Amino acid sequence: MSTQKASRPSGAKDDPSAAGSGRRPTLMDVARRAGVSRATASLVIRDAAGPSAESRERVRQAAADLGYRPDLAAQLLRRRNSRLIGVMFSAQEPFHADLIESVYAATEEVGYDVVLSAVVPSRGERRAVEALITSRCEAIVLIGAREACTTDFGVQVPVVEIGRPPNETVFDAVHTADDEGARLAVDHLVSLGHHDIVHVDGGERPGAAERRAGYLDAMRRHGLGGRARVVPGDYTELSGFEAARTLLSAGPLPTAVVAGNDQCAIGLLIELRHAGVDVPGRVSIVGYDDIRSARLAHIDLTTVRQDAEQMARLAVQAAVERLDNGLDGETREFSLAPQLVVRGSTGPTR
Amino acid sequence: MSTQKASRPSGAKDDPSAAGSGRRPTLMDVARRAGVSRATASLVIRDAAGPSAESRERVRQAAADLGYRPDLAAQLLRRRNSRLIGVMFSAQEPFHADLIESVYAATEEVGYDVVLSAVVPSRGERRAVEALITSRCEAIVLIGAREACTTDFGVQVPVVEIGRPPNETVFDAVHTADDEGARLAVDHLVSLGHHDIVHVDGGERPGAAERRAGYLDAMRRHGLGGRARVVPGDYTELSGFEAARTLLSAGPLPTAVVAGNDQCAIGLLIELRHAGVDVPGRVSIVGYDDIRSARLAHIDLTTVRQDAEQMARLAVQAAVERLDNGLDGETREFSLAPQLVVRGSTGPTR
DNA sequence: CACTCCTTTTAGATCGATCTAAGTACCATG
DNA sequence: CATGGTACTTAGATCGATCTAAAAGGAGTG
Repeated sequence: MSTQKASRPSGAKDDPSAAGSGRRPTLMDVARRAGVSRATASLVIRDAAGPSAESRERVRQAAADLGYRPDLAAQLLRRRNSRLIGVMFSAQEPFHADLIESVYAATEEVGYDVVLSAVVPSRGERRAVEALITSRCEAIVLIGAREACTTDFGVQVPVVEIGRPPNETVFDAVHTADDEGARLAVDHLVSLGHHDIVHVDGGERPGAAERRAGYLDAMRRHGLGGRARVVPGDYTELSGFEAARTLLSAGPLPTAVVAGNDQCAIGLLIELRHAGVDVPGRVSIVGYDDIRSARLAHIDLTTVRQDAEQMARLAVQAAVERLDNGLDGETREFSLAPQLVVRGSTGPTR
Repeated sequence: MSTQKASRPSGAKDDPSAAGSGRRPTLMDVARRAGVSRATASLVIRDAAGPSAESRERVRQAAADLGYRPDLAAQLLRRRNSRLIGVMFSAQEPFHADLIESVYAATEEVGYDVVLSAVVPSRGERRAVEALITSRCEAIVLIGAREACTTDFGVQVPVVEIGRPPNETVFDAVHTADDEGARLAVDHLVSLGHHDIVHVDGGERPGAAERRAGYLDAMRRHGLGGRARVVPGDYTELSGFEAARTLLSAGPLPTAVVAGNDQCAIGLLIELRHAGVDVPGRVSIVGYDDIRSARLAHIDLTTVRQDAEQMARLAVQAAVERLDNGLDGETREFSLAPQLVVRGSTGPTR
């Protein structure tokens, strides 16, 4: 199965920065080399006030010579605050990747670092959060948590949830007004002349219930309550495929579909086109999230945009403020306005 | 833009596990409560030999009562070995997500923990690796590294690369024999009667050069060297779309395409079908990686499978062995055999 | 010269765990 | 009763940083 062959010797061997001992250099080594005390060296490394220009220079030089890198464990241990924010996310979700990107940016701005903890099939939300607590994170951001797993063990740190609707969480929360988003989608389709609008929902996934409610509400308000129809699904491409097959096999096609999220919408789109259905000519499709691939030229999905950057920024801000002002006090909910992005997967009815 | 409303008070307030002080409980607290010394408590928590059954019980109980959680920073600082393996990956790559899932499993088996560090546009490979070093990781696994960024700063820990071909790395490496994989793809297509086989390559991405070489070699061996044709691309869906447009606009379509990876293949597939081209009737498509969505019912992509689980396991093993046996010694390369997975995107020529 | 004030430096305690080496009990054995 | 062994337990050093409080070195002032 696997072949294995030996080759060049290790490149990390003749490293000039290694201080002889092979041991990684500590602040003590730097201080000694610079001819100052550990305390002074520490101040210089942290860019704190105190040391003279001359000391600064010498310590900097010594640190560079030795290839010194502060030991995070030691810093964490000693510092009152770890300046770490833990982030739980699902490895397989593209929208989470977008959020993470923005979380890195947002935490950097406020002077914090990020610790990631992925949820994968073999590693549930609980394990993921425990890992974050053990890592001494000062605050935790949960992206798309499905279980309220954090309520039942003593989390002593502020928690902010991204993506879960307000009434489902006891923590600070940032989310997009998903009901409003679904309404936007329906309004858009109705304005294009559609009446037969189906919703492929997201089952139990975070936000799905709200999107469903928004869809039903909007249909009702347009006098289409009787024609509302919800096809079960989840947030995966696969469920989009399956929904497409359901629609194709059961009676006449609707003229438009509001999908639970973009991945589902993409699955729908691919499968419908594969079956020879013109999109948007025969069926219009609206997604939700505006993930990267929705923007790609020839998926070109009309979708309800969630502003990942803004969500990440607000979540980080909320966490930091709670750190500054204490855990007590009302939980806060930030509800962002969704934004309809009209692209090529929707069009007027014939 | 954002609305904010106050609501229920924080749920983390009346937590019974908080030991009054609000401070997170330490081993000292546990020991005191159990009426033993810190040392004994430590032994119990670590499941080490020594303490009597009675002590064990009392410490366990005390720890549970207090909601004690060991402080990773303190453990890391004191322990000779941190038992951490750092993993660099790209947030947006689905195949990386598959690998991470398996890396978690593999590290757990050997008693290590994982520290993730994502590469995103605002946070290059160098930053990502620096974060891992600062975190005291004993070894580093680089998934799909593009720069040899780790050679130039003094990395004193073993590094294993996943996905980069052997001649491009000075570290231990695990990869799939990509040239062989491309050959498998071509052989498969030729056996179906195809002669006009185009390759959409991956540019500078890890493994792309090998796949290209394997494609060219296989074409030559089948006497099709003169008909070989490489369309530039990268590993994204977008490049698949663009390649499709290139193919559609420039002369007669080939009868088959070997894509640089699955995402590219999926982009091709969608766009060709969108343009009314029957896949696999008119054009057959082979991908590379076998990512999750390739398996989905109606993408149903014929592809060259990389065994993510095996790759992760080998990488982790290689790292651990180097930790046990020292950094010196020949670098090792594990070259996994790729495996052709025939699904519905390829068929015989007409 | 004695005094304060300011800048710069530093010794030593500390964070919360692990690890070493020594201590205590208790029992059996010569 | 001394001796050795076994089973547990623990005090204290230690990891590598930060932080506090005090010391050291001028410089200015009456």
